[in-house]
Amino acid sequence: MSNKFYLTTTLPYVNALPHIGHTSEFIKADVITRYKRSVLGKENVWFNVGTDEHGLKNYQKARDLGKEPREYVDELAAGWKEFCELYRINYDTFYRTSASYHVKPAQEFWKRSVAKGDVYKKEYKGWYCVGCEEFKTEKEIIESDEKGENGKCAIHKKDLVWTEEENYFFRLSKYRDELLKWIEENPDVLKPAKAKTELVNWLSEMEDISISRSKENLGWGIDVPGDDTQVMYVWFDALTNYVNVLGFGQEFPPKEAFKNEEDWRLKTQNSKLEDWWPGVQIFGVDNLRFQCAIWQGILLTADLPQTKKLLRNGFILASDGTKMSKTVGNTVSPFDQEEKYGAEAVRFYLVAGIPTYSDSPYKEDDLVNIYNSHLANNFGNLLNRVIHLANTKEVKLNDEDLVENDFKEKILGYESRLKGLYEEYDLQEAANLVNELATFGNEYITENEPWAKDKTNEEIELTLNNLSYLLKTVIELYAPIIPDSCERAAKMLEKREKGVLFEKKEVGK
RNA sequence: CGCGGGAUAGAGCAGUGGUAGCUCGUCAGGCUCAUAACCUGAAGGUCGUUGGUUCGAAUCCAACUCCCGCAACCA
Repeated sequence: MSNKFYLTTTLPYVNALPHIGHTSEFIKADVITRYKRSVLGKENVWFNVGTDEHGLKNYQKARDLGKEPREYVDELAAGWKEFCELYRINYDTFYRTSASYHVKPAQEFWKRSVAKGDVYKKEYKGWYCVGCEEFKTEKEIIESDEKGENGKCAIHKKDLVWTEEENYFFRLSKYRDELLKWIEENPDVLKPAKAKTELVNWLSEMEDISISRSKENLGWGIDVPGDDTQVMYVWFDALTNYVNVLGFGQEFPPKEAFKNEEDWRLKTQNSKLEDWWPGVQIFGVDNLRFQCAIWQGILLTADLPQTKKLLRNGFILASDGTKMSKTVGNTVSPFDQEEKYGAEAVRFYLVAGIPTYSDSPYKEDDLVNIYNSHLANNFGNLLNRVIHLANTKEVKLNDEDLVENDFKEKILGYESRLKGLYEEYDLQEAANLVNELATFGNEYITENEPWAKDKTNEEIELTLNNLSYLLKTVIELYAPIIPDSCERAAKMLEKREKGVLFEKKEVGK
């Protein structure tokens, strides 16, 4: 059995800069893969992110800005990479669907689907909305004249375009029963479990989907094999990235998607697609249909196994509990938050302060409170107490042989529970349990009073050694969430250097 | 009767039949090694409403009320 672990985020559509929802998804993905690396080793973990760059919306946005699509998506992709740097998103591959390496494998999916008899041609005539990238039925059109013409899309309130074209369709309905059976037999695949009803509804109603567009209307996409008048519909090409990056439909995984050649070698030598896939996917609430229904059908047409685990991230809501919206103006900018509080505080809040799989409001007050109480007051302060006392009393620290058995067992108990939570991707619970462990450290030091005058040096040394052992565990298990601080904490403990690990934060500063 | 999620302490959430919990916040006491931190304790909830099943309901059933999402930017 493969001990390799693959996780991918959903490729965001690059028509804007990242918002706080992307931030949450990317951070959770990063936390999971950092944890996995600590257990399985760097070479056995593959973390994919990237950008979805085709489609009419990008094409038109570029044109509006007077740019070539290529130029436009290059700029945006660069912005997303900077965003990853800013938030310490330690991805292995950054996959771009407009890159040349994407063409061949995406077309390979198409060919396989054709070979299976899952692709057919159908004529389409109707009013097309660019915003939805969909043809609209009468019901979905508003403000049309007496002839039923020149209406607008009920959703986008934009003029519709009369379009007559022949498109290719994917026989998704063929896989309805198979997918329903799959989700019934593997209820653990989808997290949280409460999302299952919604998915079953989607699957039950699943119909064939259009998977191509006329090149006349849209030149920005991947050519349909054997028909140079059509390009693939953006969703069909984009979804395939999850396995294309691993080497599907080509000789090797694309080197260009890696940070450097060395990483490429490390991840790709001595391993095949089958070692990595099926993997884990994380996605937002609104992507359930695409990731859990359409993509799963595409996998079936290509004879690939279903995704191993589907993690449906909760939505980050505005502080009043409503959905964030640029129009309403209640969005939270990750760039702004980073500037105010720093990447690690935001990371910590999004993981420890917000339920991992439910919708929850984003409140700066809560961010500041949880950062101050869990990190500064509890963990950081304990670290400082221990180092300070050890230095003052001139006793040993970090000597594992001196740790009491009972104490060690207690810590190992925490550690094993914590690993269980990480393995189940229960990130908020994991973060809170590390906090509990740090709290236990503070209780323990209070009880044993290594500062009291009547304590012998042996007693003090024992207490502080137990605590340095506890701190080592705290550092290790917080590391996936707040990597930089933990690296610093480990050094401080090792070198017995006092210092303020976490500066207190204030709202708005 | 479109579909789905939700309503539990000031806030954010756990809790799917057996004495209401967690984190943050608030208040009081203790300690003083430490980042005015830490430790202990307390206050605060008729678990949306009404009815039902049950020895027993936050939990199961029915009806109702309210909020949110399924529509744009968008995970």
